[in-house]
Amino acid sequence: MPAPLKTKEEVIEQLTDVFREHGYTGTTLSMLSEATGLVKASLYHYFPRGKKDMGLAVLEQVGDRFLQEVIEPIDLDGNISEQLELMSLHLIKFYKDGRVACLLEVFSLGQARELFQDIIKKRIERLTNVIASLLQKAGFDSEQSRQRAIDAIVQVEGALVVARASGDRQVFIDAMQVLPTQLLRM
Amino acid sequence: MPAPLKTKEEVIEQLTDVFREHGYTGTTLSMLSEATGLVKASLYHYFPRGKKDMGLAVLEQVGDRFLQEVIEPIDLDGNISEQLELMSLHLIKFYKDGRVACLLEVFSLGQARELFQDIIKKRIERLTNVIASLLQKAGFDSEQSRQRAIDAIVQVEGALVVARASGDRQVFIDAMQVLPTQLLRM
DNA sequence: TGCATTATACCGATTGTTCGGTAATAATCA
DNA sequence: TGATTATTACCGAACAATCGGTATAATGCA
Repeated sequence: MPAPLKTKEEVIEQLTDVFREHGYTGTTLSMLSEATGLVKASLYHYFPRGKKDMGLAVLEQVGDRFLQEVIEPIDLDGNISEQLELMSLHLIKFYKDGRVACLLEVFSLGQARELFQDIIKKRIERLTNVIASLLQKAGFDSEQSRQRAIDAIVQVEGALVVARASGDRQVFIDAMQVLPTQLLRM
Repeated sequence: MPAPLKTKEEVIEQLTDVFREHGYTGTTLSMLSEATGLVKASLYHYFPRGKKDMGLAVLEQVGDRFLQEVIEPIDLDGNISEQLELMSLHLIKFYKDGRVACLLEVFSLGQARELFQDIIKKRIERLTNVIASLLQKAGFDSEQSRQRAIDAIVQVEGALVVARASGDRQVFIDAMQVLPTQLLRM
C-alpha cells in the first residue's frame, strides 16, 4: 500500500478545527476537504459513513485529548490548590486562550444533537465525576463536590461563549484564572 | 391592505424558535417556511434580503424582548437582593427552564459570526453595562460591578450550554437560583 | 380599481454521497 | 531474488436532493 501522507489522527485534528469553528451543520465537506487537502471521495475512504463518522471521530479524539492534556496531569497526591492552578493553565491552553469553541457545545445543537446527544451526555457526566472526585480529595463531601464540579464546567462553557460573542478572549482567560479560588471557596 | 393572518412580530417569533434550536446555518428556509406556514415567496416578501434579514430581525426582536422581560422589570429603587431574585425568575422563564438556547451563542458561530458579530458584541456590552449599573446601586465600585456583570452573563450562558449538553435542565434552574447570592457575595 | 400577499414555477449552486478507477506499498510465493 | 497478488491510499466525475433566492402571475381585500 502507498505510504499515507498523513496519519488518520492528523486528518482528524484538521477536521476538528473546522467543526469547532462552524459547528456540525455549518461545516461542509468542501471545507473539510480543503482543510485536509483530501478530496471529498478520499474522506470517505477514512470515514465510510461520511459526515456522521467524521463528527464521531472528532468528538472522540478531542475528548481523549482533553482527558490527556487537562485531567491526567493532575496529581491527586499533590497540593490541591496547586493542581487546580495547573488545570486552569491547561484549560487556557486547550481552548487556545478562548479562540476555539467546545465541541460539546457546538455539537449539541440542531441536527447534530440527535446524532451525538448520548455521547455528549456521557462525556459531561464523566467529566463531572472526575472533577468531583478531585474535589472530594480536597475535603468536600460528595454532594458539594459534585455541585462544584458542575459549576466548574458551567464556568468554562460560559466563559468560552462570552469570550467568543464579545470578541474579548481576556474574558475567558480571567475566568479560568479565578476558577481554582472559586472552586475551593468555603 | 388585506389583514395579515399574523403580524410580522408573530412571524419573527416563529422564526426565532427555529433559529434558536438549529443555529443560523443549521436553519433552512424550508424549516422557516414550515414553522411559519408561509411559503418561501412570502418570507421574501417580509424579508426582502432573505435569510440574513430574518436572522437580523430575530436577533433584534429577541434582544428587545430580553430587555423588556428580564431587565426592565427591575426596580432600581427597590431592595437589590429582591430585584436580583426577580431577575433570576425572569431568566428562567425567558430561557424556558433551559430548553432554548441563547441567540448570541448560536449566532456567534461559523458563517453567522461574520454576519452578526458587530451586533452581538454590542448586545453583550450593553447587557454588561445594564447589569453593572444595577450592581453599582448595590454598593460595588465600578470595576467590581463590571466584573460581576460579566460573571453573571458567563453564568447564564454556561448554564444554558451545560443544561443542553447534559440533557438536564435542572442545571440551568439551579444556576439561576444561586445567581443573586453569588452576585452579591463579598 | 389598486395594492398587499401568496402560489407556482423555476434558477444556478452546493449539499452529502457513491462509484469506478489508479497508483503505490506489503505480502505471498516461485 | 523476482514476479504476482492483495491491500491500502487516494482521486475524478457524477449522482439526486436540497440549498438560498427570484421571477411572474394569480388572489384577496380596501
